[in-house]
Amino acid sequence: MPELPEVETARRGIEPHLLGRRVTAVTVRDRRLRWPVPPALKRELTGQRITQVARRGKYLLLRTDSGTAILHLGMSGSLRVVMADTPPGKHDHVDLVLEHGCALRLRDPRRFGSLLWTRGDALAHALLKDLGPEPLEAEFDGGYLFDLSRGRSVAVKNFLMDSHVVVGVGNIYASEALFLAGIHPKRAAGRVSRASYVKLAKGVRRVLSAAIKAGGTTLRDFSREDGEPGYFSQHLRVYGRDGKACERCGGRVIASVIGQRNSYYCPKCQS
DNA sequence: AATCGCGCCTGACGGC
DNA sequence: TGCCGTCAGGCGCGAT
Repeated sequence: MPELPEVETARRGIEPHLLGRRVTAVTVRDRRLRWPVPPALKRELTGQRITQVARRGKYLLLRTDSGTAILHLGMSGSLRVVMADTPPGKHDHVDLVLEHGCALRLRDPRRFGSLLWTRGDALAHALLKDLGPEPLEAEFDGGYLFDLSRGRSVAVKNFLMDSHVVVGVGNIYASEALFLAGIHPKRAAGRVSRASYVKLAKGVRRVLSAAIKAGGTTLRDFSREDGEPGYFSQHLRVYGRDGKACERCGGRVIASVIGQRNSYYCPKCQS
């Protein structure tokens, strides 16, 4: 469930605890994440100093001089910084124990997340090398979406959620951004105008920025017990509001499954 | 090459 | 109270 804003907030939360610190031990209680946590993680990360806490899409990258831990929170993953001797809970699968007695603790009840290790350039890793641009960087704009979508028959909502197109736009924020842009989520991506894509790119930026801001002001202290995942309580205009009044026109917000995902939109405002 | 649909997993929730 | 079915959800991957 964490979308990009939640991952970015997690990154900012853990960074001060990790940066420059040495990993003194890696405790893997359950390696059965989306892919098994590789033995190389413990073997090669132990003893290394964390030189950077970066993010690419929804992946967190813990860089060291010898390699990078690639972390994805999946749907239910969360991170907390705890005292290393804090008893682990049922779903606390991995600890990265840090010098000075703290540990970065990964909890993931549904185990959709992943924790991998790579020696080389993490951005060249198979999971990262073909990712689309970051939605909050300049490369991502209406013209980019327009050009890439020509000839594509896939629904624009699925197009927007394709991490090869742009990273970090999940189900909730896709619905919200399409509403802001006035685009019907089922419209073929190749049949959306340039002007609409300009609005869509702005909409994506707006909802993601607002969520990051909300995360920053929610005062989540990653060294305590409240590192739980969850969407920030930003105002959602259509998501989950099926049957309720559209805030723009007063009509009814609709829910409909698109590409196996529930989607929410106002049929009057979005075409 | 583009698109579709599956499966992973468990907590929450609704119905009986 | 408890049991059971359903849903949610990111995303890589195999099939078409």
